[in-house]
Amino acid sequence: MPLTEQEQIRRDKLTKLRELGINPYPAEEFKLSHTSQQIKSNFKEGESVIVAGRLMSRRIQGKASFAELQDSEGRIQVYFNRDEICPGEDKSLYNDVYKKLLDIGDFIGIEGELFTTQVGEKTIMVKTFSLLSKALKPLPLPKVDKDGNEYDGFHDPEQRYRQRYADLVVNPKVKEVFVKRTKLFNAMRSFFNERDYMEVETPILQSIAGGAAARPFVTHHNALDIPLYLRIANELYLKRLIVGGFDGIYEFSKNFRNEGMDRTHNPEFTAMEIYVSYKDYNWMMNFTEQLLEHCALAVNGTTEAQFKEHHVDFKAPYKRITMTDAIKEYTGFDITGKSEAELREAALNLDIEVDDTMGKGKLIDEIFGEKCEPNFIQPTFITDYPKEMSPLCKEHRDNPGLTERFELMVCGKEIANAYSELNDPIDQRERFEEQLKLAKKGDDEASEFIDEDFLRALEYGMPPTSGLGIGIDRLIMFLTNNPSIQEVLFFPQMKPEQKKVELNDEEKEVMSLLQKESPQDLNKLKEASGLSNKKWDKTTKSLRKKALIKIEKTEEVLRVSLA
RNA sequence: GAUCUGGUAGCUCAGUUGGUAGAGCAUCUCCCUUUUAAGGAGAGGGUCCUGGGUUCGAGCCCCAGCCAGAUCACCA
Repeated sequence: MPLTEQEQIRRDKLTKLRELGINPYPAEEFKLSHTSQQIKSNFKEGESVIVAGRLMSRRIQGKASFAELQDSEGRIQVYFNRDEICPGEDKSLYNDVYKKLLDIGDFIGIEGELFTTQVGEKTIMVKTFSLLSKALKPLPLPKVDKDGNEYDGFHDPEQRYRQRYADLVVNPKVKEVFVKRTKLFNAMRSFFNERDYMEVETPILQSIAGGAAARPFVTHHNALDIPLYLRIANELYLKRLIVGGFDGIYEFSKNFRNEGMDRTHNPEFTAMEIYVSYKDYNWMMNFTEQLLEHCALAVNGTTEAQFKEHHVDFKAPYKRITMTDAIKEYTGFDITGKSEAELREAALNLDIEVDDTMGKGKLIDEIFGEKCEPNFIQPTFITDYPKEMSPLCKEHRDNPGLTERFELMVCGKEIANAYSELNDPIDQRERFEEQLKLAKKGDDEASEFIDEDFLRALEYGMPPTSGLGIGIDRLIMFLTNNPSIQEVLFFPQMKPEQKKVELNDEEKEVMSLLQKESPQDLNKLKEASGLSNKKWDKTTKSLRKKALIKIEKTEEVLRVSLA
């Protein structure tokens, strides 16, 4: 890629700096005395300070200049005065180095004294400064006026996600989201650690991807020559550890699901799962509302949160309603004791699309998802899910058709899921086999494998246990009022940027022929291109190397197609 | 996967009926010693996402594709 004019100018400045004996990328530690925030919150007129950061704006007025320095905590105004920086005859440090060779985006360190300008701005009078790192590419440069209006904002989502580093530099609100994200992790950890639950790590590469119904990513282990899957959930491993004798364990797990991407789904996402022995899902509901209240407070300083048009309060306790009652409330239909055929008919009457692969559980889930879910704006526990759709959950103590499961809904979306964990190994095997049947019937959400090792663990005995999973990305979306998951991930998955490839005339000719029709018979294409044998060979080899065309041999014919 | 919207200077965006590609900020040159979206004067900077097509002529119209966003579908 050729350099833009501005990039070339900055490279020229780099050379000039070196000619002046200034290293644009010095190695030495630069010792700081203050951050911008410390100066502003504890301002002492006349105090000497040493700070460092990026130069983010400059207002040069002849022999004096104001600039803004941005460090990790914000911006502070600095004042460069020619005669302060250059007390002697030689004014080149100001006239040349500062005015001409520095650019917006450069990291500099300054030593100076605090003062307040006539306009009342807390400012550092620069005594000496040094270049710490030169920026060769101009940053986007949003500006904010005194009323807080933004101009030239860097808002294009594609560029912001692809160049998150630039996004973070120029959009302070983006940084805030990620600071809150980390606060959420810290709040959860301390909540668990205070209760002596232990953080653990379990495998990401698994030979059976279990614990949830989702399509996994597959990879291959060369030395063992076996397929391995990236985990879709960590549930089954955490339960093995409960079998092993831990009372309470949790893990923040990156999970991977090879499914569609949209504003609420990224191929890799973060879940937190916790398992506590001798507890049931009722205990877990209390625990969950305490946890979320604690987290909301730690992140936002209040239990209240605004999400789009919804005002949500995470203050415990939360409303609880069984799935049966929820469906009764919003559809008037009572699912209790109904057969599959009756449920299918009810769904049809409610204008819900159904098909023959759907079993009882799936049908109920559809009715609930369609008619009830959107109504739960304030945090609400939905309890007692049908057995068929909860293969890892204990049968309900009062009703064998249900399970001891709850989900927590906020703004019509699920953010947590919890069970009284199934610990009867024989029941568990039957449920897995049931899933297997569903998978064969065509339900692609149902699991196709039985994790025999997990069953063996259960056979050694697992204490009664309650487990909870929380979608961290979704939770932080709610706590920061971001309707898009990409806004709460540093580096959301994007299609790779395609490098533009330079083609010569022959290559262009072949490509344009192929763009009219692809695939084509190789010999006909060669004839149409009018290239000599040698040129043809060279051209197609080059295009294949650049991965623009494919050549396939089928029977006796060679076919060329666009890659 | 479907539909809609968008892709033009480093950034944010205009671009008329199809007729020499524009503005603000940024950059460069000059003036300016307490400014703050600093100001004033001047200059440079473009693969108009890519490839075809229609046309005397395409940023604009047509076709195909790429990338992104939104909505819907699917999926937890």
